[in-house]
Amino acid sequence: MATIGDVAREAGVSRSTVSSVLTGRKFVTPETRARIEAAIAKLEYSVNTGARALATSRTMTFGVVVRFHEAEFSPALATYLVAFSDAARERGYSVMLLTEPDGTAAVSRAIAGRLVDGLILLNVLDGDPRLEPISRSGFPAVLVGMPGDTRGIDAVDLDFASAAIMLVDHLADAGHREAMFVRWPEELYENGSTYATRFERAALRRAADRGLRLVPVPVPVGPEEVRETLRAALQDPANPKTLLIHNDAAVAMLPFVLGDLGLKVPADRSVVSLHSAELARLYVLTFTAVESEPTAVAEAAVDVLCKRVDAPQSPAQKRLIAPHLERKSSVTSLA
Amino acid sequence: MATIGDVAREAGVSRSTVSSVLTGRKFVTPETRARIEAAIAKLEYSVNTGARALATSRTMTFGVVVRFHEAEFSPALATYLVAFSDAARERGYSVMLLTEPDGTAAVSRAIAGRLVDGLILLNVLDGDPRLEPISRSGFPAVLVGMPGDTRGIDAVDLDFASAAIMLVDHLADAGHREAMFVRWPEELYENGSTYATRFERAALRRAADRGLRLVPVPVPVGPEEVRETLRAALQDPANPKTLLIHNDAAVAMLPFVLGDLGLKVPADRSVVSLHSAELARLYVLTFTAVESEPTAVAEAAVDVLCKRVDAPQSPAQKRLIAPHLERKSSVTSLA
DNA sequence: CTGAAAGCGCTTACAG
DNA sequence: CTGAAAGCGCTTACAG
Repeated sequence: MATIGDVAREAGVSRSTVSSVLTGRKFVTPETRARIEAAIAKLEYSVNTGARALATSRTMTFGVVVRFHEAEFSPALATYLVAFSDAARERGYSVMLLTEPDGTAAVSRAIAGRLVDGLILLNVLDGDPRLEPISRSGFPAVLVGMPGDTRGIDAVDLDFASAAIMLVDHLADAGHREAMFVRWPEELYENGSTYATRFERAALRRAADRGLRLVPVPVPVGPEEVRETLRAALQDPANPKTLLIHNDAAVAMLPFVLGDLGLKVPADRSVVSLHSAELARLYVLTFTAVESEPTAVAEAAVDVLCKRVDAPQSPAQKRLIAPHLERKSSVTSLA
Repeated sequence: MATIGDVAREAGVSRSTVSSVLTGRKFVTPETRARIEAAIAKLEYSVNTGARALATSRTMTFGVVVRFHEAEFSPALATYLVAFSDAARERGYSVMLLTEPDGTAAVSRAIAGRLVDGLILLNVLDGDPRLEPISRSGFPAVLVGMPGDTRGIDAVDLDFASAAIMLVDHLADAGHREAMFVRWPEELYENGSTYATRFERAALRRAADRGLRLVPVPVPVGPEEVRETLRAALQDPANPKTLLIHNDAAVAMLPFVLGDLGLKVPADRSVVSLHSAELARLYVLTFTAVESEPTAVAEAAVDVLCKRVDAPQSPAQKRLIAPHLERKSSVTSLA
């Protein structure tokens, strides 16, 4: 493998001049630049990323910290990972995958080993233990999620409150006065899952304002349980015939249950939901829904993180991504 | 951040002695080792990965090259990525995500920039252009997929042929004499998707041996198209009432269509399928199926790649992972 | 068993 | 505008 010294010799210049054209930080006369570029092409030279990292103390890579929560359901995870990688590459960064049963160790190790220039934390909870080593070290990081206390760390997320409002409004506008609120497992709210809670609060409040009565339907974990819970809820004649869903597993299962019970949408039931974009690739999604915008979230997170790396002292940012309502004919008009 | 020099000073030894305990490559007396370890703990020292990489010319990271194919459907991708990361970490490696619309550039860049010690290529096709830069450079890599010509590169994959045989046998054993063979989009076979083709060949051959007549049902891309194709196939009275499915999108959609048509499994239709494990997390999977074993595949790939890095000249390996039949009561016994 | 020295491949002030 | 030198933080023969 050719080194910068080989290129310098081939072009008849010094190594620092080659470095100047590599980094683009200094002016080099067009003639010598051309000679150097020819040498680079001839030798198929390419800069050694590690050596550059050592010299600049910039690795030009970000770490993406992922952790699975049992109670969750993430067919969209791959979409997010690819979105992060693409967004990072556009800014010259690579992406390292940091998985670990205990996410805290992964975080500390990445920081201590200077493996990466910054961290992207997926799926951040209220009181998430991974925040501690970050805020203590002041290491550049961005949370995807919006805990009540971000501990001075940058954070980016979909605006779940506004998503809830859009969906409630959509139902209220169509004249609905009551709806089942199909929710995540209770443990998710208790664990401090910030998106679940933010959606819930905004939904309840807006529903009260708009005169929409919400009947909570908590859904436990596990496909079998989801199916049974939905079946029972749909069959109970006391329950509203309208569904507001914030639970991807329930969204995925609902069509099965509707099929079992011979129910049609929107004739028999009206449905709106918040679900990840990946679900829409799995089947014909016939429910009016708010998409979760993985690309926009990833780009915002990478943008915030790049700025943080360049300006470590600037004040922490919080960025909420506006959701987008995807209308399908899954809601009967009662107006 | 403390360096190895700080530790050496604190412990009153030379940097090379510290390095010896760090790498474990040399014997150090217990006493001085203890002093050094105390110094490391006190200073919260941790080795700088990049500097070590430069000195050893080992980055201790693998690149995972992912590419999306339009005709495919990968809710399981995240499962694979996490599995690779976990398997790599167990052997001291990190995992870098290499995404790119044009996967070839990503591969060449990673090799040239010595970003990684080895490459894991997902979703490898027959005649995959990404193989060229790898086999030309002799860079350590492992293919996940089994193209007819691996070009001397290590390869690992689920044994799709044996999966097909298990499923055909399962049907034949239950006395079935004919079945619809619900397939991937035709373009996938033409593109050289090796798993589609390997499954197909083995299925056809085994079916012939076992006296099972197979009626091919190609399924186009897109949820709407999948739904319509399945509906038409299920409604056609000329078609067998037994389904052998190798198409995740069709597996995902099938319950919807069955629901639409009011068909029950196994009363009205018998179903066996090969599908990714992730699908089983999405809903109650009631079909007898062969799981695609992401963890086993990932571990095998990482194992092969580690061996390759340590012994670049050893002969190329091909490893097929035995699939595992998951029996559910989705097949009527006609025997 | 421990240490001094060279080297990994870059970048970056600093002279000229 | 170009080059010589030092340095980034490690590891690894090589002496002792």
